[in-house]
Amino acid sequence: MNITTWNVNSIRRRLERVLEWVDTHEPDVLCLQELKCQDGEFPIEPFVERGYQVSTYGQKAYNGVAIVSRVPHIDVVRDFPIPGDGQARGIAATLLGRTRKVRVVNLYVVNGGELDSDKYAYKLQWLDALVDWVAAHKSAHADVPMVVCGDFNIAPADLDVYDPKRWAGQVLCTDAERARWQRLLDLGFVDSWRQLHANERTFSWFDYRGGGFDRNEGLRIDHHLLSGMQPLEAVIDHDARARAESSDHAPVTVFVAD
DNA sequence: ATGACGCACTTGGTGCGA
Repeated sequence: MNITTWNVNSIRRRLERVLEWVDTHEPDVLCLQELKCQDGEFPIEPFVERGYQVSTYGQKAYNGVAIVSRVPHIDVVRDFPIPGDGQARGIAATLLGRTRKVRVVNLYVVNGGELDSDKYAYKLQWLDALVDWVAAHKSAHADVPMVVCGDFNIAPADLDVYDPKRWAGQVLCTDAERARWQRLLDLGFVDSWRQLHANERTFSWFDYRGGGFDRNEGLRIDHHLLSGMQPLEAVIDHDARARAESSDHAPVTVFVAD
């Protein structure tokens, strides 16, 4: 089974790009972030025509997450880890694989704005709530392997940053964010891509501005955390990021045993 | 320090992203 996470930066604006990627790669599971639309505006039909089941959790203009899968999924949960905050950033479901189930948690972590902003304070609060929520969710689904994936808006280490000196102490790279990332790992998860590519400096996000992609100036902030199963392979698809009218994030895929 | 690029939206400048 393969599971892709992709911040698409508006599903309506990106629909053609996403569909051509689906037709080429035929993913089993697609976890999307930054839908930037309400549930009724998500273009479900082209995915259903291709044999996919779609569960969305959207809101107007901002945020929004979805699970799209050709393996059936059940037991969908939305609105976590801070219920009622009006920000659609979390959706989870159980994938019914060929020989086993997998619980998938799809996240769009708070960006955080500037260091001295309310947004950054909320990001840390949100991450604290996430650690507690994942711990409880893992206990509640203890019989099933779990993947927590999405746009974490955290570069876990300097190896995930094109210019660590420039980014030192900046939002996405602060010690406080990285400590919360570590607390997630300490719940019993491994960073799939890093486990398979121990010393590789490769990025999943490249700024639209300043020709970031062409300069290979980016960050690795889109991740799959695995518990109870091993990653067989992990791929960051830079070809998708290189396309005209692409998202600023590349799709990231992890392969696990069916 | 600023802007650069792209997106949504009470569509024209503003907020937001990372």
